[in-house]
Amino acid sequence: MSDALRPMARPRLYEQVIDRLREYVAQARLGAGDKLPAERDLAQQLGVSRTSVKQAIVVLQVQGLVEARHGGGTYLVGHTLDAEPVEQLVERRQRLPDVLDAREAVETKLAELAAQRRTKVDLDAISAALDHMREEIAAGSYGVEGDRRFHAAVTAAARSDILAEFMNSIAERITESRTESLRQPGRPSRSLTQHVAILDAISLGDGRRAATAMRRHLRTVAKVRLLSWNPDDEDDGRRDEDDGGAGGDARE
Amino acid sequence: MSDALRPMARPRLYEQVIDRLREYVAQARLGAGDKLPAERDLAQQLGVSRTSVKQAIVVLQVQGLVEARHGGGTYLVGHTLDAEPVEQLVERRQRLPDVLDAREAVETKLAELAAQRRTKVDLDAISAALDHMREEIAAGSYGVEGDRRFHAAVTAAARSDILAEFMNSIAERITESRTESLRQPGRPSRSLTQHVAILDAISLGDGRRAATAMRRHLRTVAKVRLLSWNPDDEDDGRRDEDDGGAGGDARE
DNA sequence: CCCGGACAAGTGGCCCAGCCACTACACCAC
DNA sequence: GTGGTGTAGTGGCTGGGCCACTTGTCCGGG
Repeated sequence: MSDALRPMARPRLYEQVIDRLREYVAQARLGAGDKLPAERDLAQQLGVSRTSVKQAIVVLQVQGLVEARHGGGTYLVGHTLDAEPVEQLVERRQRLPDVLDAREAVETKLAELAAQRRTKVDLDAISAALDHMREEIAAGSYGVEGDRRFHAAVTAAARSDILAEFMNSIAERITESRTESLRQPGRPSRSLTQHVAILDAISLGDGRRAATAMRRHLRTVAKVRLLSWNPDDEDDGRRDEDDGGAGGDARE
Repeated sequence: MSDALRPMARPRLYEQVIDRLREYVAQARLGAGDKLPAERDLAQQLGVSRTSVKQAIVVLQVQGLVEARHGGGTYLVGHTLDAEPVEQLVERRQRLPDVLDAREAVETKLAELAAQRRTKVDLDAISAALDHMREEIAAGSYGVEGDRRFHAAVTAAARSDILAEFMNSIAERITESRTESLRQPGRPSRSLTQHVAILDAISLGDGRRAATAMRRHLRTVAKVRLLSWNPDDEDDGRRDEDDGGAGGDARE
């Protein structure tokens, strides 16, 4: 095979620095939160300029492997500097309907968690979002912003970084459907009603009911969106049984 | 809400440069392979040092969005500088307990979708994974690989790129818990039994039952893991009601 | 005793000016 | 046409420097 004739690797200095840092972290038995040597020290010990060290650190930073505090040093985030495998497989597009499935999966869980973990502050925030949406609708608007705030507040109340980040990553695509959905006749007020139901369940600490209410809401939203594609479909609150989440008991 | 009191954003200069570059690429209608302005020019026009421009380019480089040829200029790889959402997800770290919540949220949905969309080929794949696990167990092994294959096969049958990518992004952390879980006495055979139940439901096209079975399975797994942390907790198959997924009707 | 301000050291953010290495391209000789 | 040469353009990397922020320490007022 002509494998030997593949393009020559032209390693950048900062890449070599990254490798060395990886090695160092492993050998030095550093763990999460541990402090890395100062940039100036690293530069001197590695025999490279501080700029190159900085470039390496910038890379590790955007990969979330390291955290640099201005004036406070650079710290390990995880127990290793190894990049996530996912990072390597890039370039793949998703079909749009996926968003709906994903949103139903994640947001019902978020509602359930929110019911279990919400604090007074969370409830106030959600309630404020509803007020905002109410005002928007009263003013003749669609209530897009209020809707966004509501879902954001619920997400915040669930206290799951990982799910919140996932929601964040599909936020843009959700926004597209949000506007389209709220443009439907009578939709804003209906969404508002459903929001209220979700808040009630969360307020009561009833995770199961919160999940159910959220699912019903999302199905409504989805249905609207589907309408503009294929006018069949029915099913709304009928088969919404419940979510399998743990019962209503609030956290400890 | 106390949203106003969240940590102040402390934007790094190179991040702002990246944003500007994104903007520029969009406005200038640049496409794949097009050449970016020279670093020196960018620095001057943006009013920042060349160092900062370089840091920005380094970031875009490791993200595979741009290619810098020593002495030959910097070129666009894709038609945009937007990072893939999954990639952004990975650029941050999450707490560990989140994984359990996330997995329950996503995998139950995957099971439901799999029941609705699975083809004969999918069922064969899942079945093969079970066979493999059975053999492993018979050979005295824990069945780790078979377990992995099973969940992978179910994920594949669900045909949701977005959820599959999400699973992929937390795959490593799942792996950690998998081994630990299967080390529990009697656990491999019990997991196998639960897998069979999941396959049955998927095979029947019963999304609801598939979701329920998957949830029960994940609760079992989670319980094991929790045991090594805090020896309280009970609840296994008791309150596992069912998932709110659509009924059993297979797609179309 | 505790709180809060002042101070100094440590450290990251950013910049400047410059040299080197490599690429691209035009030109020239064969 | 082929291949060498020269030159301008451009990225890679350096070293030094200034500024801003964080942290810890010390000290005086309450």
